[in-house]
Amino acid sequence: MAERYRCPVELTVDLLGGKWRTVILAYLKEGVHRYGELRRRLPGVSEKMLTQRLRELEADGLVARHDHHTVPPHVEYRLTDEGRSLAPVLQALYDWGTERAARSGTPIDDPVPRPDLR
Amino acid sequence: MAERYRCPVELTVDLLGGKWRTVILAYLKEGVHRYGELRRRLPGVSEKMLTQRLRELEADGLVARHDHHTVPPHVEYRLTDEGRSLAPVLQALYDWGTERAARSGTPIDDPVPRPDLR
DNA sequence: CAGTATCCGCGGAGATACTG
DNA sequence: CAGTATCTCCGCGGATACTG
Repeated sequence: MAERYRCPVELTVDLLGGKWRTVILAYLKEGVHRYGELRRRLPGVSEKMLTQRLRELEADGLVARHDHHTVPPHVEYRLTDEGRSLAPVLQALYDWGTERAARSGTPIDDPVPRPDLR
Repeated sequence: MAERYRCPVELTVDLLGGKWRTVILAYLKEGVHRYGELRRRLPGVSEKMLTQRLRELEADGLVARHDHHTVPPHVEYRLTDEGRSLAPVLQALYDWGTERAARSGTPIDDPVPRPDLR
């Protein structure tokens, strides 16, 4: 996210690479989420990493942050239009990953559980 | 490439992430290439990195290595069927990256120049 | 030609403690 | 609740030199 690219593919992978980015985007694709919700749904993520990734996704224009400025704090994250435009890409990655997992016998722990919208 | 995945998307990104993987695949999509050709076409890649990435892609079953066992050495790399099955994914990444580059004004140095097949 | 071998630095990532 | 602030470790990735 800083240098020059020789191929558009590099740019996309750069934006989606790393350990948590795509999973966060997958969750936000389902709807608006608060910081604490995301943290609970990403087992193993540290607060530092989650905050860092969210800030990066925000800087990249893929995620929008809404601070309600209340006490106690209430901050929501959602996809921007740009973030939503990634849907076909995420879908292609999802489909190929699913087939690959089946072919190779790699287990997938939990296929992106939905947030329970109540 | 070692742990468990919570989403098929993670698996795919894990396989395609990193600095050189997708570019190597993009070149091999055009046809068979020798080690030296690839090295010349990836400005800035070190021999260690190129070898390492090729070995990983081979271990992942995306690339096949053919050693002609001659002196001087002659080694060729090509996509496997599995590697070719990535075409739609690479295309989706390519398309989105192209649009994103246009929207954001990010320059793309050289949109994956073809190997000159003479 | 197609690689190994080795050394090294930077930044990603985790753990822990603290705050408006 | 939603974060900062540090400290630290580890491994990717680059540079350089050597080889069958």
